[in-house]
Amino acid sequence: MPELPEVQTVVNQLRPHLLGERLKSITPIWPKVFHNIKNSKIQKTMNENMIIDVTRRAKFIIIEFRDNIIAVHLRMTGKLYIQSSKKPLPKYTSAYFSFESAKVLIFDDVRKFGRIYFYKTITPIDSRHGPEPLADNFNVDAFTNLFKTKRRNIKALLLDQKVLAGLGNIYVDESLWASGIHPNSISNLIPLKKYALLHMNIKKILTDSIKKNGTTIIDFSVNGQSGKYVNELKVYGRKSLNCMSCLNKIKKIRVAGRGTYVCTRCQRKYK
DNA sequence: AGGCGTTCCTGGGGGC
DNA sequence: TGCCCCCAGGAACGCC
Repeated sequence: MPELPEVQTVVNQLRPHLLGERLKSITPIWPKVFHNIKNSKIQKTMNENMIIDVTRRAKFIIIEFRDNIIAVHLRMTGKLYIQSSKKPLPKYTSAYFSFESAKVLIFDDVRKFGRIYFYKTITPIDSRHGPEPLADNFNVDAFTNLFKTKRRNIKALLLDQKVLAGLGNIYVDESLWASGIHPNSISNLIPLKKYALLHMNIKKILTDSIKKNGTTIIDFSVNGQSGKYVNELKVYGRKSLNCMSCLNKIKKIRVAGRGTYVCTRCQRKYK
């Protein structure tokens, strides 16, 4: 599923193709694809249609114009890629962006959960998200303060985008396994040493995954490559297989409503 | 406040 | 082979 590294990978792939492009129109195929705007209004509101940057905030792809931003959230199955205007639209196209250069940006989404947002600035997105885990100023103290002061299930907290932005089910399980913390631990009972470890592991795992173009299989038409971090997963998806650290069998349980992979020998429950 | 269930969606897998 | 049911989960929302 697209989490921070996968969204960053999409941004890295698209950015060079989109910088300087001038947006002509966005055509919705799935009627609900626009979250907060009528299609006709987008063209009318935009004084300046040239893309000046493509970035990421949380799990949003931010397409920046002089006076507006368009944000895309891929949710579960969304894909965003450039395609030749001569090719027919893919079966599950939710919307497509047309540019003056005749390039076409496809928003492909089997399960139709993905949405397109339109704002004056990034502030509405910023204000409902926690800090970026890879930001330089996101140090151990900032991290610990965020979690030690609350009394909540650690996995639920890590998944909560208002607390910390960008993590999803895969990277939460991987980070907790690497840190020896059971996902059903209560946040204020986890010792400081473990928070230091968790902080380091989150940064390391996300950074490593971005280097490998993420985990999700992403079939970009620009280069046809898929995410290689799938080969690095230590616990996610390894039900009944041996733990890579202690050879205990990995269990699949349910935590915070999500399928959760855990080694009950390596991961201590602070409760 | 926070945990939990529901909703949105479709493809894929298990069971029979 | 076919059919039904359940599962996958990011985020918003309602309820208790």
